Amino acid sequence: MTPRAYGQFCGLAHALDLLGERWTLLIVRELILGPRRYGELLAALPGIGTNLLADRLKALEANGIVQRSTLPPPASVAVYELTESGEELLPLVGGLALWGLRLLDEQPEGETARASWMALCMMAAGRRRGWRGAETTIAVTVDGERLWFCLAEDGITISEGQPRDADVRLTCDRRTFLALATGELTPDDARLEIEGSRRTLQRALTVMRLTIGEPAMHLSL
Amino acid sequence: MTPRAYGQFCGLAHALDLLGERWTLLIVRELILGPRRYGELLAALPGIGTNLLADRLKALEANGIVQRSTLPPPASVAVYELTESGEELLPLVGGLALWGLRLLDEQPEGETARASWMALCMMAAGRRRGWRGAETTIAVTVDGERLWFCLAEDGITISEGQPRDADVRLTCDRRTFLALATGELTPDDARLEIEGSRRTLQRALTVMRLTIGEPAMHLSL
DNA sequence: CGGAATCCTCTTCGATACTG
DNA sequence: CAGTATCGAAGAGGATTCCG
Repeated sequence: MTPRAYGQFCGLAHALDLLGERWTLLIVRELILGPRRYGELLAALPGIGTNLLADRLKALEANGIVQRSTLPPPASVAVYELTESGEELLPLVGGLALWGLRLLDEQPEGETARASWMALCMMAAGRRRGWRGAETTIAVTVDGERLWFCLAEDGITISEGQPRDADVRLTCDRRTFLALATGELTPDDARLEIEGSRRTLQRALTVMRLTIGEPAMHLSL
Repeated sequence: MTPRAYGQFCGLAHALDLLGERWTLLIVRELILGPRRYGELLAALPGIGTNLLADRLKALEANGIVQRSTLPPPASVAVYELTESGEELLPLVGGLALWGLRLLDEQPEGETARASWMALCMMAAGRRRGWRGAETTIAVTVDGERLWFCLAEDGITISEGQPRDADVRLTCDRRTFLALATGELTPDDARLEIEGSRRTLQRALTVMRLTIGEPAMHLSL
């Protein structure tokens, strides 16, 4: 099943046997946001090629990191989702994303960008710093992409779609969202579409603030 | 430089552009233990092939993750070592190693094994749990491989070679070391070559205990 | 001898076309 | 919509050779 394994009795080598091939961790990244259909994954991963996606999903399923399931009727469509082992990758994927973010140049220049990729980094940054206070839900719509954060003392989560009840709702374009995430822009000095408390949004953004292309903030385990 | 980049403005995708190719993170794993010569890396990574190692090292150097330096005279040999960015990968490499370890079968069956790979996992496990108390140095010699742990309140480190002054010295073979690491064996019930306090060794092994091939201990960020 | 560059074969990737 | 089949191009792995 793994024709090109490292053949080392080592946790890292084994992790890389399971996750180290091209695209695999990006598939996991997409599934962190929730169950996904085959076609959605294909669209979210420009350049992957359908055979590769099929191969990777098969391998991930065989290794117990991803499972296929069928959404309850009336949807009744097949989706892929993370298993428990797969969910445990969240802090590692988040940590890698933060590490890579600081080494990233500011300029996309031809690169595709998605709010959910930024949001994943924001979640990871927020988990590092920790949220103190009442559970807070923040819904954002960025260039039509809808997702929401839930900040609580026992962790920050992120999902696609719309929450039942949001404390704050933010609508903007991707540039503005990035500027808010990096702290370049604050909810106050911009005329943004915000429903709810700008203060609450500000607090959340501070906890989840990203640093892009900057030397080094100290990483602790 | 990276002809096969993901082209996504995403921290994770960028991290994988820098680290995601085959062998790259295993090279980082080796360098976590200290600076290494080209030939040592070649020997520590069975199967890599000399051109691949040269390519990877060049890419890692170009990306500021690894740097070449020359050991002070009289050694005066060229070695590769991690930069600050490279050092920051330690918790991530450790986390991946622990994740992979639990999905690893007990059986090596033809796989090569090294005490230092186990030791890296032990360090990561120990950092999760944390060490309370006085700084403690433990030297181990496993099938001739010498390395040592330094357990302190602000983190656990591991190096190859011999410490100036060890609180405990342990000498055994790899099987015994693995059994001690997993808690299958304790310093008391084995007749081992131990210099120093068995109690201290026991405390350290408890903090750094590994679980191999077991369902799931809760991972926190 | 340590530190690579070269050559050659095999596998994997990525894109397109095709099928249940 | 959810994959499988096919094929040229790029990457991996091994041996050998070159350089200092």
